[in-house]
Amino acid sequence: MSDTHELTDLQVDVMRVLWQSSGATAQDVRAALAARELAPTTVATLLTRLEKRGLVAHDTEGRQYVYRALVSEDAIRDSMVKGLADRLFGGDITALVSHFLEAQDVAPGDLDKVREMIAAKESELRRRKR
Amino acid sequence: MSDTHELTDLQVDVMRVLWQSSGATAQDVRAALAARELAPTTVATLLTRLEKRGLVAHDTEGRQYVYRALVSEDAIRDSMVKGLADRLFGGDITALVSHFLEAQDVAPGDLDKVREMIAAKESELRRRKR
DNA sequence: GCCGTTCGTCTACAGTCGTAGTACTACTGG
DNA sequence: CCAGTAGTACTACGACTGTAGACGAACGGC
Repeated sequence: MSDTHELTDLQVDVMRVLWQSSGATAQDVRAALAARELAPTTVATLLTRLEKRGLVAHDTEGRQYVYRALVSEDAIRDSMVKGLADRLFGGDITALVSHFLEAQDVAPGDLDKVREMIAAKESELRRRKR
Repeated sequence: MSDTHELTDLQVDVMRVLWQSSGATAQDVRAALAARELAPTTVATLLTRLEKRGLVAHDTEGRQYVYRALVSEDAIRDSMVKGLADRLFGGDITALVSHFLEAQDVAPGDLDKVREMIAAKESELRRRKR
């Protein structure tokens, strides 16, 4: 299970459009990524390639293709985060978290947020266990 | 500051050898990565390319090149983690942490560890502030 | 019914990566 | 002094990526 999906920056951006709209044409995607000023054919190529990799699929609607994501954002996040943890931290996720905390630019508010998340998660686990 | 370094799996492995030995020849690297069974020339190519990118440098010792890392492990971790956070979580690091906590396979011990790290970090910050 | 517009497919090209063979060079033992 | 060995540089090649042009098909207005 969980074959690894490593996506590039641009590929993630394309997927994000699909995740957020459940059904988008090449034009839609292009419009959403207008900041990049990609040629229409470029976007089409990207989508075709993603389809070949099994990450998206399309339905034909008239003569247009309406693409949708086949892999959830969460699944992608999971495999990419895990991939990074493996590569950089020997798979130790807590080491990754620790790295954040050591970074220069943690805002104190961030720490609070994280602490709250942990508390929530813990009580949730406890609840589920009994 | 902090130009972005994105390294592949193999490239990180090579760098790791240099980080852990401060001064290694192509053979040393090859030996350390014996699991991959790379040809000697392959390792040389990898090092040459990393050198062209400014990530490593070499000193000539006799007729051998002794490579050393020019970029610290921490710097690489930083830019790669940040890169991933940008790509997947819009740069929101707490969102990344939150993702861990939602993942299926957080061990309760992990939560404890993280909570401790946060506590330590917070008291450190408080200490530094006053 | 013809023509331009709109879409997708095919092809292409430069850049990077993993991988490695070939060629050149310089030490080292006999 | 010569040959084998060890080490680097150059070249190559298939795969994937970002980028996009050229081509062909189909639809819609006139």
